[in-house]
Amino acid sequence: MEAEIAKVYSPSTIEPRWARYWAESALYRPSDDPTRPRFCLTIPPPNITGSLHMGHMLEHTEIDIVMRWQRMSGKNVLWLPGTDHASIATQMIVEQELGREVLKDDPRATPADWRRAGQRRRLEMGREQFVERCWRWKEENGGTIRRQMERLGASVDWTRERFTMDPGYSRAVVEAFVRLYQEGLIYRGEYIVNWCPRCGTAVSDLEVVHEERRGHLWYIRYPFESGSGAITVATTRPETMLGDTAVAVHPGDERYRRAIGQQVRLPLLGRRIPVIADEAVDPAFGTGALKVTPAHDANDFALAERHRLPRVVVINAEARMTSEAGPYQGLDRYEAREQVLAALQQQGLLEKTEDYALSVGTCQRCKTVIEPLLSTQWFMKMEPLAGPAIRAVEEGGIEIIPDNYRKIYLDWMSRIHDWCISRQLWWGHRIPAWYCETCNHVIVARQTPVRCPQCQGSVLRPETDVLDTWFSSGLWPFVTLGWPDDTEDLRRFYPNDLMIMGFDILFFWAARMIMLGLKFTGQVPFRQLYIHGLVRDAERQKMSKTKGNVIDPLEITEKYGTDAVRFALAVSAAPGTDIAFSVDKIEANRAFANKIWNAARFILMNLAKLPEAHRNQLASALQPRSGVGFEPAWNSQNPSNRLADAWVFSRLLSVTHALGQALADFRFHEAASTIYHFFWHEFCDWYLEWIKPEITLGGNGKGAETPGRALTAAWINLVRVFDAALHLLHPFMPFITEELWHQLPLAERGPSISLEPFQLVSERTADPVSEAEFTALQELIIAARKAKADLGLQSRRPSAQVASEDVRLLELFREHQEAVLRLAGLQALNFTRGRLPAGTDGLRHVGASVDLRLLQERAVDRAAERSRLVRERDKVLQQLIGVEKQLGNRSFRERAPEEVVRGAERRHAELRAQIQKLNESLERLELGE
RNA sequence: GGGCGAUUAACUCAGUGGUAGAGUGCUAUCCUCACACGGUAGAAGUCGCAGGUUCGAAUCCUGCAUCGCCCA
Repeated sequence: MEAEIAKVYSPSTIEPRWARYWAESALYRPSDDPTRPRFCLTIPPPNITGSLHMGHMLEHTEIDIVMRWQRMSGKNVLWLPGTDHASIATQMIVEQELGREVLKDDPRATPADWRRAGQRRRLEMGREQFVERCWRWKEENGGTIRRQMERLGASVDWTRERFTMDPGYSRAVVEAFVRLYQEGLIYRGEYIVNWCPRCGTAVSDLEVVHEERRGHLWYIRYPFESGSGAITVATTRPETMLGDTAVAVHPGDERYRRAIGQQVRLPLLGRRIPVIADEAVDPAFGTGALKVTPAHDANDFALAERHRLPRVVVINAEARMTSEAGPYQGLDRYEAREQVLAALQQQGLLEKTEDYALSVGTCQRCKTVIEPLLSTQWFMKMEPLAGPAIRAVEEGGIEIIPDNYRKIYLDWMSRIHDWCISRQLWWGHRIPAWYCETCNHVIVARQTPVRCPQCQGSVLRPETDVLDTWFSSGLWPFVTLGWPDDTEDLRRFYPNDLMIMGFDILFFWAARMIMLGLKFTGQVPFRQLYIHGLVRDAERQKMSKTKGNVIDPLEITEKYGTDAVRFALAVSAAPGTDIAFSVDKIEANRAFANKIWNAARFILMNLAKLPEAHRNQLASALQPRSGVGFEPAWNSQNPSNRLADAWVFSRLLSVTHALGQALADFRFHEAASTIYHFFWHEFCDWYLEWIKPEITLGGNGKGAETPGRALTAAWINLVRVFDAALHLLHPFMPFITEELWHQLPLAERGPSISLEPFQLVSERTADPVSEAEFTALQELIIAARKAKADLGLQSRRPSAQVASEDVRLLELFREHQEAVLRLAGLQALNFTRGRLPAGTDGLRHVGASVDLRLLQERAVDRAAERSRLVRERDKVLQQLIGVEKQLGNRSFRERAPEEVVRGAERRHAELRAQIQKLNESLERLELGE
């Protein structure tokens, strides 16, 4: 029988089995019971091109902890899973795959070659075929995340899984677009946008990653038309000068007062352009004169609008120079830069070159340098939407945790810009717009229109652009529940109760969900938003493939167990802090799982030795009476166990409350350490050891169980506490707790511990008196162990003398003598009322009122004893000085609260008594007694 | 340039006005019949620096230094 329980916990043998069981039996479908309070979270949808990384694992661990805890606390929980379609990323991957097929015979082709060839191939095959190909890719590869989530035990409702391009979801996206357009919140126009020449699409401001790069500031002379002198401008992008249509200076800038209104001749092309004055020019930058390129710079564009300057497009969508660039036509933007500089140099118009650190915008997806490009795109007006979204957070409709992210959110919201939502891609939601070929009227409609409502023309050209993926993701919390239809789910589960995500998508996603949620449902999308940290490596570096410091969650999970990885993450997840993650941490928490396993092993092995009748009795005793919970059974004849039982139940109750409060506040680290400490350092180290004799059949303890007698309370209490602790631990370590719970002898059992109550212990078990008594016994035992270690008697069993003036304490010690002797490793105890005289023979003070002396036959090592005493006296003296200083201060006595003053006085007396004892001991040592 | 934050034991981090804490690591010791992925005990900190408020500051305020993140 004993051989059946392995000595070392092996997670890989049980985890896949439970993972499959949870998913296949659809355990995490919320019930239809409308009376139970609901708790709903929709997953931040991972994108279909992704696979699970440590960031996901942290996110899903935190979400799963909350979900399991809420479910066990009686809520009707829905965790709705799904994925998004990731326009750009998916299109890139499918294109690359196509290109690989095209170039399959070219062994030297690089991924960049594949992408280029793939882009060409896409254009050849046409939109319809390409999109079909994307769907096929999605069917074949889009399930990775789901399988991984199942393996990691995420308690999601797979029956409600959604994808952002499901037919129903797509219909909702069209609906949202049409409504916003009709309200004038979506418009189409020609502006400077962030253009990725590699991806061939516009991207939003957020998708541009600014990088600090070393560059140059070039000073270029623009000669005055009048023929005398020149005005010098400074630029980091000389190639754009070909598109300049003005030079601007600050109106108050004395240096250029006379230049305003004059014409200069644009070098290389010879165009005549004006010098204009505008407040926006920074006189301190460069020379204070600004070249104005309206078609290739957002600031210049706005300036040109004010002055009605022409826009000259010199760079095209492939980042090559246009015919407007004259001799430079066809060159790549960087080739053009070199040639323009060379020509300027040659003509003596390049005044100087300075080194300059500049911020370069790059494409988030492919790292290509973004080209600000004049183009016609669809935009969403953000200011009208931002107002309510700001108020929702300011007024507490949405709580953002930790609080500093609330500030960051509000700061960003208050400076919001319109959002470019159109993408020149094929995979995604096509914008529901048509253009009348006859009268150019723009038609935005839910269904394909037949004729133009303005001119009745029937030749209608559909829009080819698709929507930014984040537009559809922004509708996630309500569309996944059925919006725009008024569904049962939407009524029951919206607004979501909680959203958990990383900081990186606070603006991308959370902010937009809040705006769109308020817009379309009139309600916030979720009531709380918790922002989790970043998983970094042990040196606090970001994990990245190029650095090679990535930890693969599935690999590490196979090796150490999901529970260990989850717990390592949870115990490190302090709000507002990134996690320095390492294999060391996982190993430490694998040890914890092993500790739990072995506690269970101990219990189950001894349980197996009980007569069957006792086991049956136990099984029925383990059904908590509904609404009351576990309390200690009191039929024990052993008063010592009775105290330990009262103590552990009382502690269990405190831990249950502390755990619930920590989880309610998203202090995952605190919740995890609370249960860790209770399980290991209270339940295992003290409780199990304390009651061991009673439950070890055939052990030599006095209260050993013998067949035929009634089942002891110790057994019932032990299994009740263990059972309750497993429940508390379950949200953090779902696998091992599920496994062990199924091995407990229960008369009736539901399908899973995850559907059982979180709190099993009764509220009536709080017992501060027993806690205080048990603590006094612990202190005595620890003092005895320490004395033994100090005197090198660890492997012996000396006798000891205990003295106190407190008769009740002595009585307590006497009553629990057996446990004290056993746990402290002592032979015998004798009790003395009063104090023990100082001596050289191993006197110890336990707290303020108890003296302890080991009775030993061996002589003490005088030198060691002396240095120990001196060290201890110095330490106590330091503390005494501090307290004396405090008490000597009259203001302290006058102004500090009374209980603080009393505390200090009490402490002062204790410290003085200790010093005195220590001094006496030292004196005796000196005298050689 | 604007904003948000951090600095506490060797490491990772708790601790928000009243005696400096945890986990890991380290040291010693013990393979005692649940567990060496273990037990027992121990050492280890001018709480970044300088001022201020206060009877009292790791905690509140100001400045400085260093580091990080976000936005432009």
